[in-house]
Amino acid sequence: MNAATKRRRDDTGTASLRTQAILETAAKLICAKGYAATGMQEIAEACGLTKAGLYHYIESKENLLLAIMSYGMDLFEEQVLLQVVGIEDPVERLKACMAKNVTLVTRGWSKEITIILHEHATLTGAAGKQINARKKRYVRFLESSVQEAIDRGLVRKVDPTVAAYAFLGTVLWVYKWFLPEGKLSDEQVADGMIDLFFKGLEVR
Amino acid sequence: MNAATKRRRDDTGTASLRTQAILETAAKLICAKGYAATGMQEIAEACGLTKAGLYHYIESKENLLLAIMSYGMDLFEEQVLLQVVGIEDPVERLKACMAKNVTLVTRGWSKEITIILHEHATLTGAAGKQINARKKRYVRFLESSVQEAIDRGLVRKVDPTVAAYAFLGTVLWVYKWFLPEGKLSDEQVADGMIDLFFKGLEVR
DNA sequence: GAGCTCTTACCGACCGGTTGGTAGGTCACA
DNA sequence: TGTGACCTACCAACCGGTCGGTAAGAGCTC
Repeated sequence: MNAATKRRRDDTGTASLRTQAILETAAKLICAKGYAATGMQEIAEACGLTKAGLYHYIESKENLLLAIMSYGMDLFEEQVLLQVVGIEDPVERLKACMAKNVTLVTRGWSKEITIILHEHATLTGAAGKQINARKKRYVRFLESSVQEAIDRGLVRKVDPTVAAYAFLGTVLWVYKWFLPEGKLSDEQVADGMIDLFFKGLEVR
Repeated sequence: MNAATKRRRDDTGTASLRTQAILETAAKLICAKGYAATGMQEIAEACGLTKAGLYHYIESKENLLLAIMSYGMDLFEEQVLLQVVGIEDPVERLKACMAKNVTLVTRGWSKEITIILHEHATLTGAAGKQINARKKRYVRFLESSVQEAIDRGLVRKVDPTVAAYAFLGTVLWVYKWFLPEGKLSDEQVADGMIDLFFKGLEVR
């Protein structure tokens, strides 16, 4: 009796469910060690598969990374963007967006987000373009929200592009230093950053 | 006549000069491809050496990265920290610091800085601790400058730690998106960010 | 200035191990 | 009788690193 017969098959389980699990396991490893430093063998073993078995589900290493990042972008859009696009007041919209974004990064639920942030130049060619386009949409959303706030006289006049990237830097850099067991809670960080950033935008 | 005899020896040139050149060449490659994805062979060839020849100058790959990062930290401390520590007014000190820091990142002179920012978790053990300690000193410098500004009544009361990390995020995230040929000049970015960040700190 | 030694700066060849990826087979289940 | 799931065995290329060797110069002695 070999490993194949010992291991329980996932019978009726949809194939995509298994693929999802593989993505999550791979994400955990890649998040911890970096894309280039993580071997396919390692990922396969963590999934309870051989390397060849893993390749039954994925096409290539690069494709695996793309799948992880795409899933991460889905997650981000669902947990951040979709939650705030409906808010009518552009300032409140941006504030809510910052809060959601900070907690998305601090709560380590989604290793995929960290991977997207860290491996920002790893994917090249068509795959890279695909992810970049989705990121760009977020930047544009921020820029236009800032512009809207300016037009409505809700905030003073600033460069929307600089504001958008300052917003992003403030919020996303968090992944490099935040520790859940540190002296600052994620709410404190989020509140503090919202206070800092939006006090700088107020009309006097 | 083989490659060895054809190649000119660096006779009287100090050994450290050659090492310096190797560090710079290696930094360029690692900056472009990432530490894990850059091979020693590749670095050696870019230096006009064989791999064994390269190992005449360095101890190991990890050590090479440490040397690059240490040099980057030297550069940073010399071009940013040393230029501003003497400024008496803490707000002016922080403003100057932000300006210097932005231009250090935007002007691609120093690939070493980008490597320090990107490979923030690559070095482990004693080497990692060494670099981390120097980074930590910068955070503390920012925190205490903010605290000093608060104590003197120059800015409103905020959490110095959150302010320091917001400062860093704003300034350092730049390495992920800034392009010299983009629509924003580095001065525009620096000025815009200083305006945004410090307007958020002013006393009302 | 010939002869000697010591040092620096490298090179070609090689090490054990790992890389991403694949061909071809086996097995359970429908 | 498929078909999807998964395996063993294997590939060429590459990994970081080391080995013994060597050409060229520096410094000293006689």
